[in-house]
Amino acid sequence: MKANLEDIALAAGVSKMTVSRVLRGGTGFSTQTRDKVMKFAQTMGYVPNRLAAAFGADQSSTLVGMCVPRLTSGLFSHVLDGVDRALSRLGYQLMIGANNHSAEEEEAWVRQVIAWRPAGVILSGRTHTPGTVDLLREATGPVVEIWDLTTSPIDISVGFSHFDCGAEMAQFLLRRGRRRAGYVGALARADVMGAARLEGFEATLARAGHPLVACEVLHDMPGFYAGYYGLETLLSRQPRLDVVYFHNDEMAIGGLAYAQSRGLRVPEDLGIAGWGGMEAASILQRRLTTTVVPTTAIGKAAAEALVARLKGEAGQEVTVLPTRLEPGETG
Amino acid sequence: MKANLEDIALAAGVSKMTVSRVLRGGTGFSTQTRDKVMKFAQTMGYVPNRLAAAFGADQSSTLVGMCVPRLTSGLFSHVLDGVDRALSRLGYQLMIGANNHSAEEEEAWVRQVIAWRPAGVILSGRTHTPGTVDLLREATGPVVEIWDLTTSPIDISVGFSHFDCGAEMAQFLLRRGRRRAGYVGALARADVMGAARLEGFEATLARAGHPLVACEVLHDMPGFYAGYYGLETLLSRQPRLDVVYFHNDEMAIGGLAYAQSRGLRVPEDLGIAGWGGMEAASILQRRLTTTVVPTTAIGKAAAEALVARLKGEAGQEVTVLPTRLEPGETG
DNA sequence: TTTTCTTACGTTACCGGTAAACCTGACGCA
DNA sequence: TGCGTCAGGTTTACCGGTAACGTAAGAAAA
Repeated sequence: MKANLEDIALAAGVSKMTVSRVLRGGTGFSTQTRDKVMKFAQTMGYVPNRLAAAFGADQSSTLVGMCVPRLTSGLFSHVLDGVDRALSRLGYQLMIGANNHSAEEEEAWVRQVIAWRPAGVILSGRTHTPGTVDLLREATGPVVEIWDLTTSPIDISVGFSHFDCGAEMAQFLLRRGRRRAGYVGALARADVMGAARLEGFEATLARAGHPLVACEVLHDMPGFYAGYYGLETLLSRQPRLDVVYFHNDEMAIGGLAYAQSRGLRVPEDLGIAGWGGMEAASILQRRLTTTVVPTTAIGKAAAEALVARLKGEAGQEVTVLPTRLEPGETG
Repeated sequence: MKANLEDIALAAGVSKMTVSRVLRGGTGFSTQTRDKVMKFAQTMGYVPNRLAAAFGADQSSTLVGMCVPRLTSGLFSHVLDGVDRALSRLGYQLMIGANNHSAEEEEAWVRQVIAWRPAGVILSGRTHTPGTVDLLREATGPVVEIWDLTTSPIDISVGFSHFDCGAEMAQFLLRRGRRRAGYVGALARADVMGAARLEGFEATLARAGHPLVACEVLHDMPGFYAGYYGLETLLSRQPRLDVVYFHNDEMAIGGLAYAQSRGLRVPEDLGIAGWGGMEAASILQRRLTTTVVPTTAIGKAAAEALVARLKGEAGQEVTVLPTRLEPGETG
């Protein structure tokens, strides 16, 4: 029903192979032949079959798989966007999946996706099941781990250090005179990267002699409500805090709302710091103190590193992209 | 290097076909044979080649293509999430793309994606180039158009009416006593659906005898800043407004920030209404007056309609999902 | 006893491209 | 004249599955 190479070859009076070469812009045919083939391909509405091409030429396809923790994350949607823009410009197609912060779901996704023999795979985070690692090592294509830096990546790593984000924020808050800090997190057990920020935060505070006073890590999804109720819980347990560091900006904004509802002045009575650099955070009455993460840049760099590796160019194993602490007015 | 059906067949002393049947859970083999094959498949680390399967069995693959206007849209990321959850549960893989609100980019994407012979395609919106429609009509799989209802869909349509959203908001604001309404939009020329909301809004106001007083449609991306500066421009041109309807919630929040920076009381001096139902909007000091859109539900319904069609079940051509006007405290 | 049915496989052909090897005639050149 | 060379092709053999069909052996039915 749909025209294939052979149909065009028949119509143009040449062989399949010649049509294939013409359509891929190769060499070894005359201008007349090219024009004739092109004309028939056009009029017959030829649509190449990449399934056949990728399968036949055994070299892997132009498919790239990417797995993110959640598709609804504002930050990751920018990463996705960066990846997609870079890849589609180069003729690659993106297959996505979400693992809901679960290494097991990630393994299941990897198993599905490598069955399509993708040219490469992009994963988020550095914690994977042994099965995932095995699967990816046997798959021939490049593997890029983004978001969190890995000391020993499976293959390529693009991101930044969550530990350092937490440490830097702690230093900043200490410089601003904060001495009794709390933390409100989410996704207990599931989110390794949030935990790394907390570790960096806590370690730095402790070294400075002003250890973390209270910590509340919810099992919820990290959203506005979790921030709101998380701060409520934290303050009910330990009212004497002068600053609270949140898992991310959404939660920090939730916390801000709670503080205001309680009549607390921010930042005078209570400092609030977030993480991530959501767009919304910068338009609040008082700009949120936060760490801005290079989301789109990470996506772009990951895609480019992947393609560079595919083309045989030797790229860096680990690419560090800088985060930026945005002082804001709430910390 | 990687084990295939034949390797397993050789190892287990049966034919390729038997291995294929066992692994796909078919019939026509003994328990002993099954166990033996399964054992070898396991130990040899067999990963099926879906490329070959989809190609060989000419029936289309388990790939589903989906194109959204922007990957960074908060609303669409929920739609994507709904689609992905529904599809991955049923064993389908999602290929995504973004068209940047351009029908031409959409056509280019469709051309790329149908080369993979996907089982089906999901598009956002109802405006497509003739080329897109031709390509999709020739492709055999189901085509689902989401987000905006189409009177005559290419195939299946899941969404709601943007015109009605605008009309309903106009009615609501009129009931609240608003008489001099303005509008701030974005993506002039590119966004048909925002334009439909404006039409519904404008038509309803006009019929009630209180026509739209001022309208500012920026060429920017619809974000916080566009809302902020859009309202500034609108008010500089026409200060005597008692309510402003925004393209979406992000812009409305930007507008809210501008109004507050100007010392305007909301809603007393100026009403603000948005559209979309972003999570962030519900945690503001005053809940935003907006229309909540069933994002995840649309994604889920689209995926299910697509799969139902693939399985030959006769589904509805057009599925309407209800939006909900959230009165809030700013309108 | 013969026929038919069923189970449990094996064989064959094919999907639509691509790489690699192989042709062929024209032309240049020693 | 003979040879190499090159443009401009063609032929062949796959890639790894799956559908469709074939078949041998034993069980059940006539």
